[in-house]
Amino acid sequence: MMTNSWMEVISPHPAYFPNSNWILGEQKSGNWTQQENKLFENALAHFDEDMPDRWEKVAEMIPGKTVVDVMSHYQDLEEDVSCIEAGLIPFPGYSSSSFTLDWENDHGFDGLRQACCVGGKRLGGRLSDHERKKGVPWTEEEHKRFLIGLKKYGKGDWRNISRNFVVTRTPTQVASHAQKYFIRLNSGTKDKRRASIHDITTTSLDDNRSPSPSHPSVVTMQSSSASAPATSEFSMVVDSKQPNEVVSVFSPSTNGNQLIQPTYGILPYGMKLNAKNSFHSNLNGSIAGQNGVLF
DNA sequence: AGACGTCTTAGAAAATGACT
DNA sequence: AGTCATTTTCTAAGACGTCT
Repeated sequence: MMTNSWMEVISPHPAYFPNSNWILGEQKSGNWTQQENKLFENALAHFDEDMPDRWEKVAEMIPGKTVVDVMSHYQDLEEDVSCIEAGLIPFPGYSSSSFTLDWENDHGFDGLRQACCVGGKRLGGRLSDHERKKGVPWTEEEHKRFLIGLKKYGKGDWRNISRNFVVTRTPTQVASHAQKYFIRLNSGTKDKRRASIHDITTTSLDDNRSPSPSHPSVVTMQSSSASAPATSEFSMVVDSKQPNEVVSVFSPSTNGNQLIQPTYGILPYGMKLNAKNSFHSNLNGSIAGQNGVLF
């Protein structure tokens, strides 16, 4: 059962899952060769944004790259494209074809043209009205991750919420979303309101977690590693609709539920979860399962 | 038409770095 | 360590597009 001790936070412990590629932390992708970029392009063209486990599949197509790497690389490219569009930097050598522009049109860049930043400051003037891109609606999943991040970091720390929870949104986007969320939350009249994603609150998020394996759900895994605390036990918040995606990992064995991995991620290839599984990790990257776990 | 959601922007506050 | 300048981040307000 999830408690409200989310504020007790310790640093992520990548050592717990040294070979896992689903832990999203601060690590940045390494240098990308031209060949890797080409593979990346091909993978993105092959697996569109609606494809379940898209990033996992993309990572599989690029030897040596993890899910974290490709997601991070994608984010970097979003920023590059924004700057290129604004005419602030020369067209990079990354793409010598029409790929970048086609990619933008075909892969959901609409609305992602945020204020182009150099050193965090917007450099370009405002777009003319007809250039304004329509907004990209927040998905329920993004909103729930936003709420989890909000619980952990509190109101105002949009940077960390963006960085660690809603990796698909910039801090500015998170802040804007939060602004309207709190307005909605504080507006008293609940009658005659249209249904809104903002009706999903931190409270309803908690309610959804139990007792039934709802969305997301919590499973427990225990560490049998000698290098870890003897009673290491983790609770993993998983998306029951996409059971191989992990929202967060907690350690409830000390000081209540400590959030040890405050990020969203995807389980290693071949490993699947459901809300009733429990796990033992040998901390060597493999996770032995119980209750018919596949890996 | 009005509600809603996303994006944009200006200004304020906080953080960081350079210099003495 | 203190001061100042610069950079980064956040807040608030509102423009704009979409939906009911």
